[in-house]
Amino acid sequence: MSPDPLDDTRQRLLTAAGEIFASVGFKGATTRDICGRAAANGAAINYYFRDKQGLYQAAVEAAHGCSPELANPHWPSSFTTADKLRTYVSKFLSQLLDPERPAWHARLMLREMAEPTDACVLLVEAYIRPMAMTLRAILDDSLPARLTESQRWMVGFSIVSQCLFYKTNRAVAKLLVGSADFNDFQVEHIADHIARFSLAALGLAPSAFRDSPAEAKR
Amino acid sequence: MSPDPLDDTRQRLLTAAGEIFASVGFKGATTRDICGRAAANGAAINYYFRDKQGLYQAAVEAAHGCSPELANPHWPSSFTTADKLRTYVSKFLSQLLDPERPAWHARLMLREMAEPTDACVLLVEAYIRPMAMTLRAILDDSLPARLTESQRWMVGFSIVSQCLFYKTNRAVAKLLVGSADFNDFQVEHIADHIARFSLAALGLAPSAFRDSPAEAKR
DNA sequence: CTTGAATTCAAACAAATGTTTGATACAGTT
DNA sequence: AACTGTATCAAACATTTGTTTGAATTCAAG
Repeated sequence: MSPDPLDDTRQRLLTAAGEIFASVGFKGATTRDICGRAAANGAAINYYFRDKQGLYQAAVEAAHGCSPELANPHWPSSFTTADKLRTYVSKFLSQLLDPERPAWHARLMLREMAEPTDACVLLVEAYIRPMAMTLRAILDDSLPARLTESQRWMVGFSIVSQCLFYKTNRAVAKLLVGSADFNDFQVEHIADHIARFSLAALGLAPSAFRDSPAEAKR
Repeated sequence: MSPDPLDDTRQRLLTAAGEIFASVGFKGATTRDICGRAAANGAAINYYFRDKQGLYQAAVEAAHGCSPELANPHWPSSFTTADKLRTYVSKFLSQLLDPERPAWHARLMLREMAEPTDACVLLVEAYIRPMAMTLRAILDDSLPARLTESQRWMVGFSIVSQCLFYKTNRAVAKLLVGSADFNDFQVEHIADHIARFSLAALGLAPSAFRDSPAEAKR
């Protein structure tokens, strides 16, 4: 069987495929590149995973199970809704942007989310929904009862979308802002802004984007 | 030369390429598909645009100049900041999601934004920055003077990111919400939510996501 | 040692894909 | 009519790419 399960050919293929699929997409990746990086023979893919598509599917499946802290976190009992939201945003953003990380986990997932294949349903159920449910739980603590289910989802989307932006559109953001000012866009600063913006939107904190909290007209 | 400039081979190639690149990406598109849809000979691409890459670049360039209303709009003089922001969000979202439209313009741009090639810089300057500047102008009317340039950009990003989400992650959103409730996610409803959420964040309207506007603690 | 299954390998294969070629038709100009 | 540059075309070309093949190699069990 496999001498060292960590250095198994099959395993090497999975991680190599994950990295390459994540960076150039399914069509962009060639089986030769993947086998090259995995130091495996060209036939290995078909031996272990039927075909390239099977390898992709397996790579996506292997990519999750890597953020237990966002799937079911345990907050200090002293935490307010605002505290929970702040740490949620911070954790989520770190996971997306932290340069040190296998990184391809998140990238592969984002790719699959933007252009779904068959593997998408699986990924949503196994990985995304748990994270979404914790956010929903945080929000439902403070959202008024009159809101519909759809409206609650929209609130959640408003928050995660702000985070996703800095991952998916990082290049555009940098071009717009300019490389100089873009130094201000560190994870902590971004997280801080998103939390502030969202908490004000939810009415859980006064808006930090007005001079006098009193007046509200033009 | 060209008998009918609207039915020019070169022009047919451009729109065919735009549609196909937009839907399957650069690597996913084959020159034969493109020439097939354009009813052009296989050599036409190389004749008019040197190579496939040249065609892509030309297609991206041809994709902009299609939203003058967001680049330099003229508001009724009665419009408040809130009014402007509401219509900006609505217009922007319509342009992204409206199913009837050449559509590939926006799709091709989003693709280029998410995975930038050489054409990205060009696209940002010609197409995105003008739209970004109108948003910045709207916001700067109400943002306090103490905010830095970077912070102002972040506020803008917080707003557009919410819109972009429903384009790029539509599939995931639908899976999460469920096909039934997803009927509520019409353009107008989404625009309405995003405007409400953002205006509250900016302190330009009371939050619609709290019961009593008085208390602010847990 | 032998057997037999699991794994690895070099080589080859067929299909797809971007590009080139050389011929042909067509327009306008001299 | 002869010439010229543009445009279109069918065919072929050279690579790339996913996959298959059949022979080696490994290795544990009998």
